[in-house]
Amino acid sequence: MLNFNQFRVFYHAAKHLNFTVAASELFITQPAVTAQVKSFEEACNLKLFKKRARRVYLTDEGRILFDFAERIFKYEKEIENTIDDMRELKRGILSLGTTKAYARYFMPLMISNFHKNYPNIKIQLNEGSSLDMIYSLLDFKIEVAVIARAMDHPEVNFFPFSKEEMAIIVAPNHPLTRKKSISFKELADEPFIMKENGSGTRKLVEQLFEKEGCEPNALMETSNTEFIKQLVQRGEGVSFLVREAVAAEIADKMLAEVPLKGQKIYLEVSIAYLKNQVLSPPARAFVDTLTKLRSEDIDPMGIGAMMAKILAQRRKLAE
Amino acid sequence: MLNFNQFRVFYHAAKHLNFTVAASELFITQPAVTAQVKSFEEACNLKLFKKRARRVYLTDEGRILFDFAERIFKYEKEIENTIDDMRELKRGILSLGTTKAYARYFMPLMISNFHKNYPNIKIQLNEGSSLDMIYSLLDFKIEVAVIARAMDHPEVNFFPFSKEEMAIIVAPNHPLTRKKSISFKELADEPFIMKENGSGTRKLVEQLFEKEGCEPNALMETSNTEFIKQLVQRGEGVSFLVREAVAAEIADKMLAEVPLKGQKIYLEVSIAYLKNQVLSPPARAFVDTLTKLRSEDIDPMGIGAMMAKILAQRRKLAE
DNA sequence: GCTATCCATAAGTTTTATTTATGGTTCGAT
DNA sequence: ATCGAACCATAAATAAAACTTATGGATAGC
Repeated sequence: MLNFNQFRVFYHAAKHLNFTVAASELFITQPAVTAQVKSFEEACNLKLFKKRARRVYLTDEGRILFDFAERIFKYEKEIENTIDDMRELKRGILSLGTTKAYARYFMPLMISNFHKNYPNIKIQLNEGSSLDMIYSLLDFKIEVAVIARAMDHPEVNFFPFSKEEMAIIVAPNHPLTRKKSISFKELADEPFIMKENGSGTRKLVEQLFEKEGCEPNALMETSNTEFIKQLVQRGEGVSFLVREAVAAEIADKMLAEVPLKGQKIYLEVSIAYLKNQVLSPPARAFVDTLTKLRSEDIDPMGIGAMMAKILAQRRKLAE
Repeated sequence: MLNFNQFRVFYHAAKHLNFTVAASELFITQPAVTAQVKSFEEACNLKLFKKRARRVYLTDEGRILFDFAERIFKYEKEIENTIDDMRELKRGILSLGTTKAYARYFMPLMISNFHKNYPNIKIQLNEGSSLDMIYSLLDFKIEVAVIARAMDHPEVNFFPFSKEEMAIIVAPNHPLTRKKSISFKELADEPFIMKENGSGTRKLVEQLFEKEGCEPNALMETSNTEFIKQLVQRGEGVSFLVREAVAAEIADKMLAEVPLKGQKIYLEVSIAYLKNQVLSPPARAFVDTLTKLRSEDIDPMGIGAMMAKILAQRRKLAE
């Protein structure tokens, strides 16, 4: 096992062929250099320096080791640079997780924004239900998730990020469109198209039905939002989705919204990451970016408002 | 400045993803591993391990550094092997110096012998007068010289190695060939072809003339023995050379020898190297080989006898 | 629920590296 | 020829780093 401290001192001494200069370069005293060189020679059982008068010279063996030293300490510099780069976010990997809807609507903008600030960080974006993403966090597959709080877990911290307004959607020609507003109790009779288990939306729907003391009449369940929209459009049933995700279809009259009785319902979206784990610099930076975006407003916004804000900032910067 | 001790512990811990195993591999205790890893993480200001339950995992940053560690510690092994090789004479450089005559007649055999025992040692053979070689020793250009003791120097040690019988040579038709024997006093009248200054032979000639209270009638001086032979052959003058170097020409009757009055004269050949300097392993091995060859006999031999001995040993080995 | 496996922590010890002080040698300038 | 500056060596003392011992806490498997 090579003693790198001795080897380093040898290297500097050999580079200058002058122990005093080597000492000052290493911020130590000359006797320390003498001692380390001596220890190194003894460890190698080789003479590495010849000395005459007040000059030192390398032996053939010393010269050979010096070549190695040059290469290994050059490589050391590379490693140090890499460490600095990782710390300064000039290098690294950001492993994120989010739901399909977020991945499609929000993340592209968010990530391109992040990428502009930290161009050398590689981004890995995982998709799945909120619950899937919680498990991914626990498996160290991702470091940060932007998801609904589909399940509490003692090792996961959730920080509210945004709230998405929800909408009951039906086919444009559905009888319910004629109603002024509707409650979940009344919806219990309708065939309901559910999101899959583990979805934050699904959990919210279940809670809302339960609060009213009834159960949804689940026609089917799927993780695919596009599929839900199509089923609803064809009049197979009703569903309850993030308004932002169906805004386009409602505007195009392919789907219709039925107002909810009482106040608006929101899906809370959180930033989640492991408790008791230090975030990597890229993850930290990403969370900070999101948090900053959120904290500027007293009230959490929905994705739409947030995206508008980011785009406005960009335009401002572009001017 | 990277702390290689910490980096090494990190490397072993990362390799096994198990601090206890890393500890035993490094022949230290587990708390030592914990401590070094912690110090390393603090020095980098990066989390390198994630821990849950009784398992440890690498972070993305840890994984990047682990790749570097693998490469650098592989390189360390190469360096260690090189050190071992140098110590065990499986690698190295032997810088020798000797005179032209030795280089031509003796060294090829000697070196091929040495090379057989230490096939991976590179040999650098320098040629010059005995004095030149002493200066080369002092300049660290060579480590060992096989030369005449042309000059004493406080920093150079001489160890007798062989003694070469000398011969007075003249042209085959020279009047002196008719004499039964001759003294240096009588030679003072003859045009004498001298070796160059710094040559051991030259020094010996000068001493011999001086002892008899006279001076050589130097016709010319040169370092080139072949040139001397040709001049003598043409009857331009006489000279005094190592018999071995002119044995062939005498046998071919191209040159004639005139016996010396009194006892035979020998040129002492020594192994020389610097005082107060440790010899490198190759130089040590070479000197040992020569010394062994010499010490087996009570009386130093000439080159010819020694070469015969080496060749006899070889033949014996070949059987 | 008990036990073995693993890492963390704290206190104490050992080893290693470094400093301070000083000496010796050499080289060059006066 | 002497003196001083430039350099490395050595010894003793100190500081810093690494390591051990002892112990605790969490967890997974029996």
